[in-house]
Amino acid sequence: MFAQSTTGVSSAELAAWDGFLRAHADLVGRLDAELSREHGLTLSSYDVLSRLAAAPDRSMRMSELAGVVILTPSGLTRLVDRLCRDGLVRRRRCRSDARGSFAVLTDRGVEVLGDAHHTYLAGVRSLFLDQLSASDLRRLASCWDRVAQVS
Amino acid sequence: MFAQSTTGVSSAELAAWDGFLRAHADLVGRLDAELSREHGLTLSSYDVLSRLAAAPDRSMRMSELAGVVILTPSGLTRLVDRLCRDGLVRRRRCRSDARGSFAVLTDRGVEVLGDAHHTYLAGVRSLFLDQLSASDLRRLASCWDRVAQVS
DNA sequence: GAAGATTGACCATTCAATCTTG
DNA sequence: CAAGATTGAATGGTCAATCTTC
Repeated sequence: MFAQSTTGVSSAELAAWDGFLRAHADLVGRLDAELSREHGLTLSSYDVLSRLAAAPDRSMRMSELAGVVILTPSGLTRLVDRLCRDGLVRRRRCRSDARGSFAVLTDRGVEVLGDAHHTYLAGVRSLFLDQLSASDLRRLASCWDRVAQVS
Repeated sequence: MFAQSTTGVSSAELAAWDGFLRAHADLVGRLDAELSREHGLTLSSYDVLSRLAAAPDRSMRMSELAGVVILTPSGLTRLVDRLCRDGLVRRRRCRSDARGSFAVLTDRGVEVLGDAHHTYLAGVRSLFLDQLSASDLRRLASCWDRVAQVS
């Protein structure tokens, strides 16, 4: 993205920024295509399911889930609707706070996630991790830390 | 994204990958919001306009444009439709090949892009470039190079 | 009145099919 | 028939408004 025009960015800066955008589109595009072809899941679905799998009782409050996943609350509601329709998740009311709602991973969800997990990991590994050294990875993580906490 | 589950990724790897996804969502979200609030442009629109601005005659073939921008051909057709509707771009037929179509940046397009350019650059700089050292940027660019050319 | 969650209306994007010209 | 471009149908997401409960 974003040809270097008359002002401002050096070509080194451009390579870092532009490459970031392209690499993201490329990697996410490939992973998403593979997940969806082989398991009928999008990357967002995978994200939600894997969060639930790691949570106690395989369940999380919608609001909590919305906080960790890359989606707005309404986007999450819609996605969980679809996952419920497909039998991978179900909803449960919250005892202590009647406004609250839980999403719970079903057995079928565990199963599908288990399959998808391998595809996902293999993809992340071959497309991303395997191309980078341990030192690269440390450096990347440190960059994301700094970028994340701007005001 | 993507809680570490029972298998496969070390926490260092996770920090690099997961941070990548989150940083992207965060940065692109902010830039997009700012561009759209202040200039009525999305990041994709900005991308297309700035490519055209840098091209000879401020014009490019649709197919060529689709090749450099982060959009499918049909996505580009749709976006150029909107940009035409807004008077920032117009279409032109291709002399030598009647199948072809050009997108041309209008004077109004140049003007709007000129304004948006400052917002965009300031955003990329403050959110991303300013947080990173020259050595970080070189390293990032080198990572993107390697990641990009996997089969 | 604020927080949690959802809903209605809408938007940007994609895939597959199509049309036209080479 | 292949390449360039567009279109119809469908998807996945957002924002603003809403409903319910605290």
